[in-house]
Amino acid sequence: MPSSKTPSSAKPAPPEAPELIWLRPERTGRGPRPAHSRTTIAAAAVEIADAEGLDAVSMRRVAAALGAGTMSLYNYVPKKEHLLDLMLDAAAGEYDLAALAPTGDPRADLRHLGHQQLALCRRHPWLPALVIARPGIGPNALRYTDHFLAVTAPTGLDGGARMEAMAMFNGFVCQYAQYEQTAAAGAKWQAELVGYLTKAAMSGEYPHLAQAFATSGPPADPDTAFDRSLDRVITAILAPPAG
Amino acid sequence: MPSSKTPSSAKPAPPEAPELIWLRPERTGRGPRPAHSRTTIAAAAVEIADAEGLDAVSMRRVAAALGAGTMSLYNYVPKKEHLLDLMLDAAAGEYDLAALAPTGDPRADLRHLGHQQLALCRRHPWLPALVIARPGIGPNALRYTDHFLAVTAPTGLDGGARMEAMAMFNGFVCQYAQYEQTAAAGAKWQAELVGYLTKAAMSGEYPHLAQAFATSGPPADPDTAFDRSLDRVITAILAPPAG
DNA sequence: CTCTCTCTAGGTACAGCGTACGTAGAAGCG
DNA sequence: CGCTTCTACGTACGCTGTACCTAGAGAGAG
Repeated sequence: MPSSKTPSSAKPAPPEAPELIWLRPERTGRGPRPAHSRTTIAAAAVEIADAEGLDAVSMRRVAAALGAGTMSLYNYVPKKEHLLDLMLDAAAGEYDLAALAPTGDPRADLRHLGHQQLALCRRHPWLPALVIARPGIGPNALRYTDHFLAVTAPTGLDGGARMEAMAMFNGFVCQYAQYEQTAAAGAKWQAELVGYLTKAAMSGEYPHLAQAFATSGPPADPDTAFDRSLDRVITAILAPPAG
Repeated sequence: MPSSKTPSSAKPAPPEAPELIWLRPERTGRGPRPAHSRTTIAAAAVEIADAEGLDAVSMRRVAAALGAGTMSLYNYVPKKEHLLDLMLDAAAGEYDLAALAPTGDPRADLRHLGHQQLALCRRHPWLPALVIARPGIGPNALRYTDHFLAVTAPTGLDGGARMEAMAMFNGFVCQYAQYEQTAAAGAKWQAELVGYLTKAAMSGEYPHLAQAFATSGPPADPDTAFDRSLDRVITAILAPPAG
């Protein structure tokens, strides 16, 4: 039925919906008003992830938490990926950027930012994995980006370099948080690991590993270790281009 | 049947199998000899992941590639996690550490190592995600660790600090590789992103972002950008503790 | 107000996943 | 030889993301 005006099978204009959820309008104004919002959906998902881990966040689970049918959720979130985007941005909205207003001292400002970010990652153990996995656009993430750029403005670095610096900074904090988690989770695992490593060190196959074991002091407390590494990262950011 | 000597239901000694796959012997010597080895299994999994991505690596898929039944695979790999461990170590086995023998110049050595690592991540796009997600023990990973410790020996840092440095280094390279992938994948996505960002920048909500857009030069080629950031990371590692 | 069109809500269904469990048979040890 | 212990593998369960379809609600056009 090529040109006859059959009323039903007309597909006028869904030519290409944007892949990025932030480019889809939350509401078009037509039809019944939605029962939920991106904010409430994200909040529900975050609550589940906080309580039971990221794997517990399934479309069914989130929909149920909202009191909705599973498939209804797909009206708001076309793919599960997008649900994760919403969670990511919800978490980014928890920064207290007002408390972090730039002071003109990039090192101090970045230290504060790093601490707040680590606290955020500790509060939401699923967060680091998401931050590392996906770019993280979205209004709140952009606010964070803007803040980072503001804080690093005094360095004299150009825009591109400061974006690269942010990626490094971000990546470092999240990786640290993630490492902290795997270390904390499972005393048995930890014990096995130590046993295995010492066995490996004593095998003679890894001389430098053995030597490192011998020369390293007692394990530092997590916060101290973080501060030390964070300072190194900040040094890298503030240092002149290279040598 | 509590105390009668029924022959079948005796559970003598599976008290606690180690969680770490490297602590389980590959072969106990009893029973028929296995038709596969960890090496061949890892190779099959790697081949699938290279060709179709990490998501395509399922127990069924790998088993089929080996010509085995799905559940047979569980004799070698008690959980899927462990299959990923095997893949990780197989990839770590591809380092040409002989070509990277320590020269006494940590900066140069780390540069070489970083380049080889990036090449490895480009060859196996699934690798960065795995490295970031899990600690990465295993014989080949330990060889890498040992090498890193050897290369950084001249810095005078103690064992613990050099391990922290390795985590930073590793994390940086893998994150960069991962970023590169998401950037490369999907011109449409990329286009949407640029559009969204410029719109955001022009909204006035993100003044520093807008300014950064304005002041950043033309996008650098990926290798240059990598080298620049890598050098910063190396600086951070080599720098005296902090200021 | 009425018509129409678009939206939301939700059920059903499918392919695929990890893996618990049970059975059959082969290979090494006593 | 026989006992034990391993390997191989089929079946089955609960879970996942999501394609597709049917109703019906509500806003805008006439």
